[in-house]
Amino acid sequence: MSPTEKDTRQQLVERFPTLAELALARLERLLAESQMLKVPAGSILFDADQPCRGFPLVLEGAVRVVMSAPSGREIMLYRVEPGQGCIMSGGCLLGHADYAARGIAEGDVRLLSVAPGLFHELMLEFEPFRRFVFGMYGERLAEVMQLVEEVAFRRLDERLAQLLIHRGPVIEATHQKLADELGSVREIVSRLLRSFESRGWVKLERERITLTDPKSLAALGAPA
Amino acid sequence: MSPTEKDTRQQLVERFPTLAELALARLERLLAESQMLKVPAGSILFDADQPCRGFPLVLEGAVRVVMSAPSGREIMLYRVEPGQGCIMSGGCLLGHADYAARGIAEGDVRLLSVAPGLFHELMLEFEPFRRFVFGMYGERLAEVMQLVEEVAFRRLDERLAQLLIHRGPVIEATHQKLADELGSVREIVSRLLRSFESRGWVKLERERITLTDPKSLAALGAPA
DNA sequence: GCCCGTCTGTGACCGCGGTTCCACAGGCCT
DNA sequence: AGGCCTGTGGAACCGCGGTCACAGACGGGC
Repeated sequence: MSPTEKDTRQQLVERFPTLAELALARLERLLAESQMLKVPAGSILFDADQPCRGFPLVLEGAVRVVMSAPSGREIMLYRVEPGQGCIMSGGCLLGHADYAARGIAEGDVRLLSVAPGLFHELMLEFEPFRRFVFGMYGERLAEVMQLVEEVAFRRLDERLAQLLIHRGPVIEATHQKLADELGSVREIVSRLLRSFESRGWVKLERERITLTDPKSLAALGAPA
Repeated sequence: MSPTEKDTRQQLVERFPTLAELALARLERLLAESQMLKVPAGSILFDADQPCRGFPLVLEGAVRVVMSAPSGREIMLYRVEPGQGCIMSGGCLLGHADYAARGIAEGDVRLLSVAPGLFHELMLEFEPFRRFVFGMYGERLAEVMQLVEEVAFRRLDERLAQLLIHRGPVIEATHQKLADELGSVREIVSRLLRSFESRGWVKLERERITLTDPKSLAALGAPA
């Protein structure tokens, strides 16, 4: 057993405690029949109207799942973090449907792509894995439903404030990236950020936003 | 066995072919431990921040699942038709979370509310039922994701045209109801409908919209 | 140093969709 | 008849968000 193999196994079980309960023999098969992929930042992992070729378990990095309009504008549906699986892939595998969105590597991503056959087998026979996948489904559905409400009813400055708060005290990203998360355009985000800055809520630098008054931002982001 | 009981069983198996495979003993328990509910049109079946008390299988009528804003405006996430189950309830039961939306009876609704314990049991032990629930999850997630894109990127006239086409050649509904599906307000829907009428695409009467030029509507609703 | 691509600031403009308010027609009730 | 309630028509107004165009600013490569 090579050191990297051992690391992979360890990392997998750490990130996905569910798999710790898996019988050793099957864990071996999981590792043998699945592909460990390393993809550089910005890669497109899957795209709309493509069939699904495996169920990805993210170990490092993250995957932005995004819908894009013909105009080129896009909006982020959710983000798959380490320790999570991409639920769209699950749906595609189970329903034999194609993807309806795009998955983009955010940062360098390491993931284990579980082959469709093995995925089905695990779903059939390994209850903890089912729970895991089901749980993900519930979370995602709730997230996306929440997103519908926000897009439909909340103003962009509120949603931007919320995003900034959520991303922590210092955000390293271009205005364009933020716009892509919100489903808006660069100019509007820039304009709003400027207005936040003029109110002393944030400090703006190139590719960096520092929150200086999180409370006011939060108040705007989550109004009574 | 009373005639109504027999009818119920028959109807249940017709609507949910999945359950036909269920062992007889368990079908008995399903009927015994679940509640057959009849609710009048407009009733609120569940609401946001409530715990879930059962997994509903819709036999007749339909359930509109809706998110509403503080302003009173609302938007429909999806509709649960006969032969379907409400997936939000599934998520709530499995994740022990509260509802995030509201369910409204559209037309008089007859549904079988499966008790949480039995629901869990079926999920654990009855594979066809699992497939059924999983399938619903996949569909709903795809629908709601599609909705996000539409709300974020498409104009209201396009979405209204699409809705009219989808609802068939004659729609019996108030403008307010249509607005509630789209996440808009009555005045805007009226305005758009009037513009459709002036173009000869629809005929407007009280609580009734007749499509006179579906092709043009469809072209607006699904632009290249 | 230089250039060039990326990121950001900014102003003018504009249209969709939302808000507000009122009028009026059709049922349905007493 | 009168009253009321719901559903719809219509107009004035307005602000958010999007589009377009362009000018700096910064940084990386040469």
